[in-house]
Amino acid sequence: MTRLSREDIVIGAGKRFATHGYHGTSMRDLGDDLGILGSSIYAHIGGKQELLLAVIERGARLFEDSAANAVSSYDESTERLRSLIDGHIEVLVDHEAESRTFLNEAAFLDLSDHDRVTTMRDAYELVFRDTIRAGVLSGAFRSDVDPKISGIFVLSMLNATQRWYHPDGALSRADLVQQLHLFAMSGLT
Amino acid sequence: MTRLSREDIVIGAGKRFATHGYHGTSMRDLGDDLGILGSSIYAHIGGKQELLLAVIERGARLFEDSAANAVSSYDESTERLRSLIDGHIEVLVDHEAESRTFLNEAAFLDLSDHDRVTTMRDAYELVFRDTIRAGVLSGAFRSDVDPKISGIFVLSMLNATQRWYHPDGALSRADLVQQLHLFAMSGLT
DNA sequence: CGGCACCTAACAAACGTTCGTTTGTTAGTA
DNA sequence: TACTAACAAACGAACGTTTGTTAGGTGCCG
Repeated sequence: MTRLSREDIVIGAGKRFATHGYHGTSMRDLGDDLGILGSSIYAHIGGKQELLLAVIERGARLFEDSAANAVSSYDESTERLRSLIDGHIEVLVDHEAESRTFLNEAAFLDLSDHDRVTTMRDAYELVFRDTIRAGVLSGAFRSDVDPKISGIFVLSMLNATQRWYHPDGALSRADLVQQLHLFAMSGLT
Repeated sequence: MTRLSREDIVIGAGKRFATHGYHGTSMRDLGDDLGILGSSIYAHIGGKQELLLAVIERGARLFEDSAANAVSSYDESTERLRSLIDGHIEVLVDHEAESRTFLNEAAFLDLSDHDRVTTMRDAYELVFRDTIRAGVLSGAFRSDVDPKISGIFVLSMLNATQRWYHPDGALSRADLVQQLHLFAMSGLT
C-alpha cells in the first residue's frame, strides 16, 4: 500500500504493453494493475505515448549496454559473439517486459521517436554485423559469409527466443546460450 | 467503385491488422481503406473478432498447404527442408498481410479460437521438427542435432524475414531462400 | 420482385485526458 | 515533541471523442 514513483509506473506499463500490446492497454487497465485509478497516472507522466517511449528507451538502453560490455570485454570475434549472444539472452530473460515492448511495440511510437529508436536498434545490430565482419577478415569465420545477412539470421534466432523460451522449463539459460552459439558458429565457420 | 464481397473485407482487414495491429485498427479505419463506412462492414461479417479469426485462419491454411506440398513432393530430408523453407518464404512474401497477422496478432483471438490456431501452428512446426529428426536418423544430418531446438531456430529465421526483407530490394527471393537453406544446413550437418 | 451492398442515424460503453480536491508524507521551526 | 507549511500522490467526477455495434431505410442488379 505504499505510494508509487514514476519508475513504478513505467515498470507496470512495460508489463502490460509486453503482454497486451500498446493499443490493447488502457490507462485504466494500467491503473488496476498498479492499484490506483487510471487518472492518477497523470501525476507521474504526461501521457500514454510518453509512457510507451519511456518503456522502450529502457529496453533500448539495456541492449545498448549489453553490446558495449561485450565489445569492451572481448576482442576475438568468436568470444565477442558469444558474449553478445549471452548478453542478449540475459536482457530478454531478466528484463522481459522492456525488451518485449522494445521489440514488438516500437512501431506505435510517433514518428520522430520511432526514428530515434530505429537508429538505436540499427546501431545495436551493427555491432553484431561488425563482429562477424571482423571474424571474416581475421580468418576466424568463413570467407564467403555475408556479415549483413548472417547478422540478421543470428539476431532473428535471438529475438525469437522471447516467443518460446521459458526460463523455468527444462532448458537452462546457459544451455540455451550454448545451443545458440553452436548453431550460429556452424553457420559462420 | 464495384461492390465488395466478404472476401474483399477479409483481405482489407488483413492489410490493416498486419500494419497497425488488431487493437490499432478500428472498424471505421477499415471502412476508409475499403471506401465504405465502418458500419457497412456488418453487412458482411458478424464482428471484429470474427474478422480477425477469418484473416488468421487464411494465414494458417496457407502455411498448412505449403507444408503439405513439401511433404508430398520430397522424401529426402535435405530436399524436403529446402522445400519447406521455400514455401514458407513464398507465403510470407506473396501473402504478407495474412501471414503477418497470423504470426503477430493471434494472441488477440479469444481463448478458444486462440487455442485452435495454436494447435494448427504446432502442427506446422512439427513438420519441420520431424523433417529434421528424419534427417538425423537417416544420417543426412549430424547425430547430435536436437530436432526440437534446431527446428525452432530455423523457423525463427524464417519468421523474422517478415520484419526486414523487402522483395523489391537488392536481395532476390531465390537468393534469400538460398542463404536461409545454406545457414540452416550448416547448423544441421 | 428479391436480395444484397451500402447508407444514415444512433446507441451505450470505453477511451485518453483534465481539473479541483483530498490525502499522506516530508522539512522546518519552535 | 508538537505545530505548521509545502509538496506530491491519489481520488472522483467530468470532458469530448472514439469505439464496436445495431436498426431501418435506399438503390442497384439479377
